[in-house]
Amino acid sequence: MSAKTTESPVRLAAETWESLFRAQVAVMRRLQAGPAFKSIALNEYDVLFTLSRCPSGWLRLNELNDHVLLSQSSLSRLVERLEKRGYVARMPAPDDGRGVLLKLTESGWELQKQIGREHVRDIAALVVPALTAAEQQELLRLTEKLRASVAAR
Amino acid sequence: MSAKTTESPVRLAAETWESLFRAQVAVMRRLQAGPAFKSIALNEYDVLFTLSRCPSGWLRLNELNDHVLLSQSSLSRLVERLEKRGYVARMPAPDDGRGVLLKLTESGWELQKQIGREHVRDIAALVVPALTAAEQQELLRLTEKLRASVAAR
DNA sequence: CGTCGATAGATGCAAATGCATGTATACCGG
DNA sequence: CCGGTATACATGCATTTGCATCTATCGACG
Repeated sequence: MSAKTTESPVRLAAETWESLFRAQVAVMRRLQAGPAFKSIALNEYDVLFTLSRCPSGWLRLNELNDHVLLSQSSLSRLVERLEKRGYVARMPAPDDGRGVLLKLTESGWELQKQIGREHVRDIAALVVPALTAAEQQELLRLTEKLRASVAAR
Repeated sequence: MSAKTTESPVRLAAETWESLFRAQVAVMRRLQAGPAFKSIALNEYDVLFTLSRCPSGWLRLNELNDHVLLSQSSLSRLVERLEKRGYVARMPAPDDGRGVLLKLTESGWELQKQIGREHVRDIAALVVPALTAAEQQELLRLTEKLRASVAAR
């Protein structure tokens, strides 16, 4: 039996997270260095991306906030910037007087698609040589399982 | 054959990265919210952690920079803050007049151990219920393979 | 040795971020 | 309906971050 299988559950969990985190740092470094993110920050693109994937087209600010690693106030101002640059539009939520709904403008769709294409290419260039298709599917399954479990509690 | 296995390699890679990234965001959100990170920011802890794992005790600033998701100038100032608070000490590199070597002070070791204990507990509380030991080992293997591949190019 | 391009790190400055708090609306118990 | 608490978002302010640039040293080459 290897040393790995005999170590404590707590230690294994910590090493797993550490490894996931370092992989994320390594990939993110490369992605941020690419030309796709000269015109827009990664967090900003992430917001455009999330809005582009939203079925109804409109998304509440607080739902967006669960998705992004930013404080509520930072997201509020990030969206303010995107609105000022003409990439997103706001609307008061019809069913909740406190809420704000967001959607992409035409210009926002354009930018998302353009950056998205480059971004996807950059990702593939890093991930495809690293892992087989089967490994990628397994990694996808495991990270989704982890995310779902963490989100649920 | 499922839809997953018929999709393009590029798309699979992008979805894999997306899932990894979202899992990281979800876990990180929880970790940052914990009491362990009231006294010190996560990036700052990460530096203390990395120094604590360094065999020789001393580490070059530029080596540290590969490990952390921060620009060179931000890391420079982060270390300056840690030094000001008495957690790390600097020394000019003996073999390179441009370089700086860092190590933990006694107080830095204390803090790292204390935060580290809480941090590991928090991690385990999120990861252990989410994935079996075998799944964690597989996730560890895949993320390490990805990290190594990305770092190599 | 002296020059030149490259690398390590520091610093001025503008922008982004988070914390604490403010304002407005929603929800709930009486 | 009224009062109290919770939620959604905005804003003042101090801290952190990144970009551009600066200084100093390194390494290669004539």
